[in-house]
Amino acid sequence: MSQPLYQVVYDEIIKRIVDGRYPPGNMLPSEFDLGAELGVSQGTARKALTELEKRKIVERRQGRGTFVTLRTPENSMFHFFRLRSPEGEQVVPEPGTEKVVRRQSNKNERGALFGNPRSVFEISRTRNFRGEPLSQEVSVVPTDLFPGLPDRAPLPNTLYVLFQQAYSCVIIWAEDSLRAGVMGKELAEDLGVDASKPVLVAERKSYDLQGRVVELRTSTFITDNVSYSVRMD
Amino acid sequence: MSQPLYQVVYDEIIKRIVDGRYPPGNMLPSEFDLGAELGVSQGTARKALTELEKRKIVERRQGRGTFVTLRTPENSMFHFFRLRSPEGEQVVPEPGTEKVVRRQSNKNERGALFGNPRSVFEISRTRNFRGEPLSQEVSVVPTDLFPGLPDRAPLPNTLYVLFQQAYSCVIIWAEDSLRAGVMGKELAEDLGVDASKPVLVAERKSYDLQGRVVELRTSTFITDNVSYSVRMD
DNA sequence: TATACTTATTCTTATATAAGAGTCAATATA
DNA sequence: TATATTGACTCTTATATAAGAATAAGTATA
Repeated sequence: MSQPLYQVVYDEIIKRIVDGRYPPGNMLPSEFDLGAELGVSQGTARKALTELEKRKIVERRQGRGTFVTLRTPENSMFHFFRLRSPEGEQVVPEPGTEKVVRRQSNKNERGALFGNPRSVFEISRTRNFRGEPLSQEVSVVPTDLFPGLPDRAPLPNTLYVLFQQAYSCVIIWAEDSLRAGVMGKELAEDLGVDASKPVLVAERKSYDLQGRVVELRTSTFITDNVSYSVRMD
Repeated sequence: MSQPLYQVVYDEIIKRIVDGRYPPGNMLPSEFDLGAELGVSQGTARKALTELEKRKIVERRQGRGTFVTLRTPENSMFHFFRLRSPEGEQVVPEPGTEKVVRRQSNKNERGALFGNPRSVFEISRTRNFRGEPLSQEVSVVPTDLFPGLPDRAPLPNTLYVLFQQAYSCVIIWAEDSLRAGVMGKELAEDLGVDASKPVLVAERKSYDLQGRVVELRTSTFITDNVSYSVRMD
């Protein structure tokens, strides 16, 4: 056997989520039905679902069913926004300014993003926390994947919810590269703080269900009142 | 049923690792033997082992066996030291200075560390990367848990290996809180760099197999040539 | 309205078979 | 004779299936 049966089932379910047969938030067929349909036992279908659950692609509830994970503002925040207050609570930022422009990609962006796009949208946003300036975030995405994005302004607080609901693009994982830096003059004016302020800079690559890099994001955080929390296990 | 059978098996194996019956690096009994001994099927023993593997408490290799995870310099680095070079490679730092002192704990340390210790060891170390100063790390641990620690200088590059091998204390997870800051005068002299340099400050709590907080660590990184990498999935 | 019943789901456990990996002796080869 | 090479054997974990238990929600009933 070249490939385990449950792996075949896993791939088939992914395919069905991607092509819209199992839309986000909807219930999948039961383990028995899925097994019957694909000609495997309930246990094998179950094993595939366990793998999907591990990657947070589906959610299961005993007695209820298995559901395609729906990106909500809550779980998107919890999963991809790692700032915590000094008391250890999840930080829920308040929206600040927002600007969306279409422009040509630079060489770096073209090389990193899926499809090597020449044209990208740049989404720049500032956020506040407890009335103080907190961060600037600049997201770059291919225009191909997100047609009409600028028309949707003002954008929701969590982009990934929009990506999933309006564009069937499901972000399942991301990688941040963190560095210390100084605010810089331009950004300091935007946020109304001192230009020499030390800041935490996070460069992110976001990957969707099909393994495509669909977003590059550079976030600049003022960590006076928050910290970026990382759990290693 | 109050508790699944596999959970009972899980707890029993943890107990045996903690009390030394299954020492780090050693092979566990096979799934069949484990099941037979505890009066469950191979599959149930297997389910428990799967959970242990998920938390990196054991490692399994088909055809070989299941082994209690041994903290090696390699996997300790890989798992708990998240600096990457610009090319994306794991950073292996070179050791710099080292100092271990015994002192009274402060209120914060006493409250956070296991056993509310009055006496702690403070381990201060600097590290370099490609000949340039990279970081300072200050670890604070209860003297109770690590008797004779200062006599073991020079300490190995990775503390967690020592903790496991010499003190049977297995770190299985840790949490970092990251902030941007400035180097400061004292540390700048230590590392021989400019005092106004922006730095990445990581405050860590380390947890062992029994859920105890056994170490508080404050790391100060110069991120000119490295970045702190975080994967969210 | 409260309670029992029904139905549909995932969860737990058990068993059988497949596949990976080392050991060791028999065999071929220089 | 010394040294590879092969192959059988036995250990291990991995995969697949099936049956019953637990859970949740709706439905009938007193």
